[in-house]
Amino acid sequence: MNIYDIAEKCGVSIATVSRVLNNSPRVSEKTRNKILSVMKNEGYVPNAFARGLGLDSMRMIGVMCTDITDPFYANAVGNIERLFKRQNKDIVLCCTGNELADKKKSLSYMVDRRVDAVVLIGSAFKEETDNSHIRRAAESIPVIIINGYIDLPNVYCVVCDERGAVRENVAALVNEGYNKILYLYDASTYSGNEKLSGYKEGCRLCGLSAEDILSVRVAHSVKAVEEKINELIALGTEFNSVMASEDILAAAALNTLRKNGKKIPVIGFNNSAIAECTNPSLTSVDNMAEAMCETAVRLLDDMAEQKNVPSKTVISARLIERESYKKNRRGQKL
Amino acid sequence: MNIYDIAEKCGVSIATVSRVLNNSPRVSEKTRNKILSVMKNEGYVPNAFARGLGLDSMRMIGVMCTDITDPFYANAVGNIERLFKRQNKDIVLCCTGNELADKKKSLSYMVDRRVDAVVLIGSAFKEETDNSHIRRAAESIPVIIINGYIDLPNVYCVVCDERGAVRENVAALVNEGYNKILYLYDASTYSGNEKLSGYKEGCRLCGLSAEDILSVRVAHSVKAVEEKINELIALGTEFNSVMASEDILAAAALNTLRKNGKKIPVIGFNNSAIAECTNPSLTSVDNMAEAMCETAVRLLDDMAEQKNVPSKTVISARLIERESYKKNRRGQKL
DNA sequence: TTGAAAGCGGTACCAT
DNA sequence: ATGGTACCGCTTTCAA
Repeated sequence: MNIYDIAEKCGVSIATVSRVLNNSPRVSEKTRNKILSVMKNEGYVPNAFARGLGLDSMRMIGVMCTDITDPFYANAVGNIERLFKRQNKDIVLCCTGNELADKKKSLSYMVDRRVDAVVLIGSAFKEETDNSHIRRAAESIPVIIINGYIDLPNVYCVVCDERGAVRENVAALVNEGYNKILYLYDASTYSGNEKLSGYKEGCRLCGLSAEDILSVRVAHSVKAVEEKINELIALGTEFNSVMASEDILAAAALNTLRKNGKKIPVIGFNNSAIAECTNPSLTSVDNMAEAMCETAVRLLDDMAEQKNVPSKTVISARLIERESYKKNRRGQKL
Repeated sequence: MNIYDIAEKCGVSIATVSRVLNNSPRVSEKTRNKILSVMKNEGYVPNAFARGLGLDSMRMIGVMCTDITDPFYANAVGNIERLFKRQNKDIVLCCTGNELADKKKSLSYMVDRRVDAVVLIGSAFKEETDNSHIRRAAESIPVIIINGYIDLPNVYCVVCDERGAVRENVAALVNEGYNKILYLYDASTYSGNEKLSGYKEGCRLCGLSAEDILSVRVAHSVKAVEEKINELIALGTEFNSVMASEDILAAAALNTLRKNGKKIPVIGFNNSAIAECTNPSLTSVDNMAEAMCETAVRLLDDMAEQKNVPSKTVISARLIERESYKKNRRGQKL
């Protein structure tokens, strides 16, 4: 069943059928109804490949993340999918892992597949040295990066001010007397570095001395954090509050500290489901995934309308307070 | 840059270039090398839409789940993506939510998009009454259901024996004297019903009386569980162990119980990241997502090779023991 | 081993 | 408002 069959059954040419398919106004109401009813009766659906060939688009958006089981990425993918579906666009998902070679290969596959645009989720897509694959992809289609920033033509970035968020939280803690903050992190991505910088900046701005700045890198696992915390306690290292670059690190730290009878403020990052599952529940920084995704989709809309589109959009983070730390509202200052 | 350009630059016909693209053996080594090197120099990549039109396939697999932020689904999607990528197939992801109308629409979009097959993740895709959309989809492409079972032509199901797993765990608990098990669940999907049945079967097989069978439905939220547990305690309802249909319910129950000073066995379901983040960590049933996904992909491979493919494949679950409950190894019997 | 040409199923320009 | 037709870029059959 193709456009020729429909045309024949209706006694019109394929051009007219095509016009109906594309909602052209240049068809009489009568003819249109006739064609539509025949299409319905016959269960006709236009061939997506042929249409893609003619229009050079199948309304598909490539979406890449390093790991869909990471709640932050999953949430972002879900939002993006939902927003694009409104426009009848589907997403092709690619989970790349962290190997540069795999990321490059996946990205070029996306381009070869002729998706309309590609959305990279997470700062893991900004490489230290070699972003040539992204530059190349951006030569054929727009590239959107969520929570990462690379300055290249036709690459548009939407980031959350994570550095600022961490800095503010450091200030809030210190302001309440928690002047020795243990900062746990697990990756040195763009995002990871931003948060770490925020921690250090915050400490410096609050006038803390070098020995009060305690940032510790651990593996991305509950076990690793547990061991590290126990080690710090065994060594007699002092700290009176904890911040982490990820909820799972904060959760693990929280649990280990409680097991050791220590009740001190703990702040996580990403405001994931984990934050609600710890006891006490975990105060966490919301990195505004939804807002970033909405912005990403809007950027593409604006580009389609030939509007001028900013190459970088910054969104502020927000602290979601739960039991593991509540901000003291009185006398707060930066 | 298309196949004609390449043909011209090589002084051959497009047929020969096409043969090279498709690894046909009917090309001389010399010609092949010439063409390959020109392709490489020119950075030629065949047009995916044109190819799709000719071959009636763009090597895309539709994947549907109700909610990608659910860790079980995310994990399954990740596995499926990884396995298909090995075969140079990409996945089109659709998150449908739980509305039947949306599921129907998404499924028909997938078919209209001419994906090679569609994988439905989760028993939420088995409707109580109306599975006509699945039957219709299966008339054009194979439909694989992961963790759900519908008996229809060209629909292939891979399920985990969740009912059996719950039944066995009930038996283990009762065998150790935990003869009043609170069972928490949140959905009446196929999977949800299976687990609930397993609970009831287990209780019956262990000779428990009706008043010792305590299954409680709650909303899918930490808060709902908290309230329910507190309510049960307030009412003086007795139970000496807890099982749940989802880790998040078990985690919430565990936390609430500890806050009330109750240390009793708790078993979750899905073996998700949450299980490692509670304190004590949560013993949970692994529903073998990876094994199910591998089976799903293999089914499609076998179909492509015209092998006979089972319409239902059952895989056994496995208990992952953590701190919230450890099986007593001595004297265990069903 | 290679080439010519007929599809595949649409879109869109140019006439009428 | 409608029709004729070239074209999108590849696959594949049939001849040579």
